[in-house]
Amino acid sequence: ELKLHLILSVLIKSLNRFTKSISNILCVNELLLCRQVLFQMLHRKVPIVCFNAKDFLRTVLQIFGNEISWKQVADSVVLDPRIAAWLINPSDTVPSFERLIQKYFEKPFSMGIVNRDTNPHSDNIVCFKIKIGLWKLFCTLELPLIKILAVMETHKIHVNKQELKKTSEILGLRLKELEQEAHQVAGERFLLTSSSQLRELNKLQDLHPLPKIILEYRQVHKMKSTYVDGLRTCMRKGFISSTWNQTGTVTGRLSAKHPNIQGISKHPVRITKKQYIKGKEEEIITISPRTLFVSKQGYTFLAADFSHIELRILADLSSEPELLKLFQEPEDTDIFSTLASQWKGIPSEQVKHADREQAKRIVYSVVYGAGKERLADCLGITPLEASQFIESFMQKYKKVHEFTKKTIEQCRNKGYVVSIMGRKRPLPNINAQDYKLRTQAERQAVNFVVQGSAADLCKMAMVEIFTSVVISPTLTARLIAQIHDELLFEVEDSQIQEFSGKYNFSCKSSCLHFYPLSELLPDFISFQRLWLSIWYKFS
DNA sequence: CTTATTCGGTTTTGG
DNA sequence: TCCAAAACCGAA
Repeated sequence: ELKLHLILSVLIKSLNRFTKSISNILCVNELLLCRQVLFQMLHRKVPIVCFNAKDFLRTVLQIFGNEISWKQVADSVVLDPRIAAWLINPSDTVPSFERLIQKYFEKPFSMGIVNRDTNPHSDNIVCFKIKIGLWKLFCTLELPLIKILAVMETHKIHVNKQELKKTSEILGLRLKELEQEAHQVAGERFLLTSSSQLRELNKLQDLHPLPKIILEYRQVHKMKSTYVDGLRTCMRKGFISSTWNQTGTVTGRLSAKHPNIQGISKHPVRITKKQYIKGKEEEIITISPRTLFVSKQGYTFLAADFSHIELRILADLSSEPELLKLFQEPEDTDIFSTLASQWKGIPSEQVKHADREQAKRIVYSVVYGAGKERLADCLGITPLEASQFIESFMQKYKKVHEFTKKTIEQCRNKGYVVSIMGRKRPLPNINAQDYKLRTQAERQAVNFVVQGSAADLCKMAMVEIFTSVVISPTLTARLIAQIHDELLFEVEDSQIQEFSGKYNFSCKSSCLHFYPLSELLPDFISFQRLWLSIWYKFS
């Protein structure tokens, strides 16, 4: 109550016409009043300007969750100056409201005296600083996202508590076994988690059993500490819900913590569970962290993800014919698998997941300017062979190289780079004397244009689909998480068909009634084509 | 001397 | 001397 009161009083101060009528009765019954005010604000869609608006909305939902539906909150209008400041420069994080004011006000600012007579437009100062390009990004993407994240944070994901405890014990057992095994093989006791000690062992990599044991130890240890025990510490009464950070990255992507749901391992790990009681009995079990999350009774998890989004964007931005041709192929062909089969000279049916993953890493590495040493490390080949590969890549995709050169050149001139939706990243080091700093800035520039644009499109998809669910009178599907190019929903079993149908419909038509893209982008046709093509692949 | 904080290094994710 | 996140651990 106190927290809500504090938030509300700050809020009320920023809503001039509310102030006079409400200040007199504030002491009578806080909660009733709060509720009434909130109902009114949400109902009338009063624009709410609030630092950390997401936290405010989440608090509202947590306290009045029974009376205010998540769809109502999703329909509210909120503005957050912190996000505005982040759009102006994503690199400098604004730690507090006071610091934000200090940064964007000429005069020093003392907290507690928010006098509207002396600073009638104080709330809008930062907003005014956002010039036309960023303003639209702000309104069409970032502001709707505040509500989406607030709603996401108030939804609880059920985890299988018993399974969690069981796997924790199994993993703990396996770790002990591996530790003993390692000590035995090494002939001395040491810490398997110590990196400095491991570097010593690195030299002995070719001497048989140790590396294998250590690698497995690390894998199992990571699994236990982060995905199993880590998850348990995040749990509240059998549920978890991540905290989302909208301003935590420089590229425009989202990040999550407690737990970091974006970093939970996809791939299962296989461990042998030894049962000493019965003698030699052995049992191989697989543990995949993502199956520890369970949907509610009568609900199903549905996920949709883009395919090759960054590569598509790169193809579009560079207009590289060879790359564009790759995407004309039938839908079900996997680009990286194809590349892997070409690279390794094996039939595409025999390409394993690891091969595909490696091909992916190689392509992105080369595109974003990896050196021959790095690539050689990645592939396990000599630097000479690696440089030859880079050369042939550049030869085959000439326009990609042109694109990177052009991007760096523009960055040198302007001091910043821009994504497809106008998101900016200033890179002051682009003209630095220091070679290391300068080349780093160059790679960051190229990477930002592509990764930032991908983030833009992923956010567009998120807003579009979420909004279509909110508008629907029947659908109750909840957005659970965003893993960069993937959206995870929890859908009522009886609505799976409806949801999927509406979803496909929305995919194909959304670009037609979307915001005035033509004003945002110099090359609208190109963008529309990209947007359509990506929507098509988003299934 | 003990405790808290920060900083690499390594792992996972995503492209 | 590909990019950008978070978690964990050990050392400073």
